[in-house]
Amino acid sequence: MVNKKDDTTEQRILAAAKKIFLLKGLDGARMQDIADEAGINKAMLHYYFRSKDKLFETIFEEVATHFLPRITEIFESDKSLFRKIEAFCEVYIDQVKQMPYLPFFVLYEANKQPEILVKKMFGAKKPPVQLFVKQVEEEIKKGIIKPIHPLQLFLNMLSMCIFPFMAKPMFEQAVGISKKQFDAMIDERKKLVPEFIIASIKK
Amino acid sequence: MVNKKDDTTEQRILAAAKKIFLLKGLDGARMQDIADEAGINKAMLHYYFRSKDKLFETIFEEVATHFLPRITEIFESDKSLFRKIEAFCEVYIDQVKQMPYLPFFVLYEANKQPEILVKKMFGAKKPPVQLFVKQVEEEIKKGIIKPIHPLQLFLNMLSMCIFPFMAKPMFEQAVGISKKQFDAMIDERKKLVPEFIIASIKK
DNA sequence: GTCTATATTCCGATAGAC
DNA sequence: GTCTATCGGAATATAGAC
Repeated sequence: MVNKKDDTTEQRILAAAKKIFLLKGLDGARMQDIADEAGINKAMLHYYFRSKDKLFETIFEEVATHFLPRITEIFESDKSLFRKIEAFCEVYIDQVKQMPYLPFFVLYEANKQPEILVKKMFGAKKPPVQLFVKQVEEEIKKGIIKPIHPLQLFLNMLSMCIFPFMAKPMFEQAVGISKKQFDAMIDERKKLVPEFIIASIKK
Repeated sequence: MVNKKDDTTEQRILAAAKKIFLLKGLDGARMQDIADEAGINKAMLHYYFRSKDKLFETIFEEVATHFLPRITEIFESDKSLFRKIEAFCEVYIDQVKQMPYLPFFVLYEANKQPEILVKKMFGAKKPPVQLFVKQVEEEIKKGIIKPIHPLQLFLNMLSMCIFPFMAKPMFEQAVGISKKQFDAMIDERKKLVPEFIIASIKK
């Protein structure tokens, strides 16, 4: 249970809903689970947020936009490409580590209803991927890195940062390592992934 | 609706259930959806497969073990490491392209009930990752590739092959490209990913 | 605002006719 | 084997007392 004493009821509900929705998804989560987690009655959920769907939307928006600010910050800085790649991987892996179910949650729900939810996410401010693309193109021209489709590079970077969290249970079983060993691997990746990328594109 | 005329009822149910479960997951799928998709009555689902859970298990096992044989084949071949990496990416991306929701489905359900489902998947034959690990270690000793944790290399390869399919709707929205453009990117990746990997580890 | 009790809806599962 | 009709339970949502 989350903060039974402190905070307002509304805050407790939001914290509880976030936890349960992240873990179980919209369909899997029960209003009772959320009420229990918040230490209040089921009816209160409807009092504060009209319906399950409304509550879910609130959580989704908050959580889906969670990363954007810090990513934007990195992309808009005046760092060199290599330093940006290092910063991106470090920040991203660190953040997801604190909410390992977040990628699944966001991508799963985005898959089920692409139109609505995804647009809500990027409604105001799209992530400044264009800045990254431009910078890659420039460095290619300058002869600092080998030619590569900038979006493919971006996709490679994203993949290697996020996917391991999603594949964790399967991977542990498939290759026969413990949770501890896997977590150690994840920590290593904050340095390893940028090295791997830079080694590949550096001239 | 799938093959209303041909095939037996059981086959139609299996095809329909696969489609619906892959798209919506266990919780999200409705027996009514599956019945509609198969062009039969809800009661028939229970006649052929006792319960929703039983039907789901049938689908999960079939679908989860779909990749193992071809992957095993590649790993057990006597190809060089670079050729194996190329073959793996090519086969994997090609296969997933035909069932783009499969990775999500498998990993999502594996996350919700790791113990049961994951073990069912690898019950008989685990994927021969050890062969890959050995070969990487040998090539490092021989000085053909740079030192790298073999499992990290494997995880990088998996990530770049699978993740793009899971992120598709989000990625398209975020960077503002069409489905067609994205599909073209995916096709490119069959060559690009192995090149990217080999460029990174080659001495 | 918060609770208990209850209404309502939805869905998996079954009974029984054909 | 296939259907219609219905049951029973679970989950969302509401009414109403405090």
